[in-house]
Amino acid sequence: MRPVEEQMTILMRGVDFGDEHTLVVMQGELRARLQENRPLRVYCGFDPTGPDLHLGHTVPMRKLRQFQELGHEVTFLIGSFTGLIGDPSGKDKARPQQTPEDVEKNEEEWLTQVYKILDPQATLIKHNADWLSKLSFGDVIQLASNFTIQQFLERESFDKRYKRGDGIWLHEFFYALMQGYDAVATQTDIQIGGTEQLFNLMVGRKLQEVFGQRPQIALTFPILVGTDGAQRMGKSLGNYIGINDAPAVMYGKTMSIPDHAMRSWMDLLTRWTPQEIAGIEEDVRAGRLHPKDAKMKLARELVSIFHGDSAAQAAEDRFVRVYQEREQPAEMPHWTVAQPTPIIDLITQAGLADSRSEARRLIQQNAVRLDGETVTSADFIVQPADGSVLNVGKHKFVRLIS
RNA sequence: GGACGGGUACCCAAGUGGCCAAAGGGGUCUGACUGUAAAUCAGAUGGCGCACGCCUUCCGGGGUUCGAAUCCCUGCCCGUCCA
Repeated sequence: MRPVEEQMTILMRGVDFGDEHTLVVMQGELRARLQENRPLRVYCGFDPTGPDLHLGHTVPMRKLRQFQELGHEVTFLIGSFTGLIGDPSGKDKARPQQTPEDVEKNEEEWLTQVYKILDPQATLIKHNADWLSKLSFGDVIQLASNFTIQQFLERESFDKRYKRGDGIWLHEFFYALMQGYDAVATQTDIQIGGTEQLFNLMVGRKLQEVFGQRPQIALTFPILVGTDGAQRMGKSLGNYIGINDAPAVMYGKTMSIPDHAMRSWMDLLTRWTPQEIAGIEEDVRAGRLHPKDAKMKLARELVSIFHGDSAAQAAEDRFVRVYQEREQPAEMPHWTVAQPTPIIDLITQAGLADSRSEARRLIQQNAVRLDGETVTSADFIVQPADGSVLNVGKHKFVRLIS
């Protein structure tokens, strides 16, 4: 194993508790446990609420990867049981419950994505339904008796809803107990999570003590903001970049984030060192580096992480061409026009608009162009022509073939 | 179990018999400006063989009425308070 202090530097990077005291405590406990000089058990749980993992998920996953590279035992825990309930953390609303079928389907989609970050050889996959579904009602009461209602109501997410008069369901309280019990069941040394998970992680510590285990070390990391630069990245908010997003999509979405979000994205998502990141920031501040160019660097880095260097370069070339030079992209989807077709039909059939009414609106707004010529009439008939380019708005292009 | 309040479009929220496809805000989309973005400004935002026409929407079902998101009955759901 590598020297303890070297490990500490790598592992503590990015840790954020929002509370100095907790940081000191956790730092101390982590150091002490690393000094035992054995592979530590680390895990992070993910609830399969959707089929796609996005960049937000990769923040704790990259930390797991670091543990892996340092020779520790990493578990990717799938919340096959907790996913049924929905974590109320960081939410100001109840989450819809899912069916076991939903959960199972999402999980399959996940694994290929997981291994883009984690080492398949060195990763344990576990499901919390394996132990949570076996607990009896008596067991649950037992777990619950270690906590008070006040402790739960103090949490911001519940507090807000409570004050606002929104419903808080009893089963939502059990979420923290379940996640806490995961720590017991896996006998983990360390659990990783977003900062909003702190409460749940602390519940884990408490329960481990109740079960005669040493309490886990909790390491929490900042929540990644989405492409809107404001709210946390999430599928339901539509502000996410999926791990499986195509290079061009990933690049384009990254370029659309507000400038102020760049710093945290660099910190949380790139392979760059703190020194490199500070250097980029300084260059921008000093006017040596245009913010746009810094963002392009970031976009290229992200695409490169998931798709490799050449795909990143291609995505950048396309971006420069389409957005900066306002030219057509080199490649675009094809659409066959076999006979003269009304423009409205063409737009909807090719998926450039959701409804005919919307297509009409877009034409009225001068958003539709055929070979660069703005189409002004909704009655326009498109003649079959090989290689014509139809585009709607700035982003959507289709090459027409006959 | 009881009393009272509530369920409106993607979200929040007005409307309480016709002038309501439904105010306002947010979001989203388009255009202008830019650095592609942000900010700002302008417009759009149920569907349809579409400028004035038709169809489907105001939790579900039934009813009253020439006419309902609005009134009545019923079912489901939520909140507050009481027990």
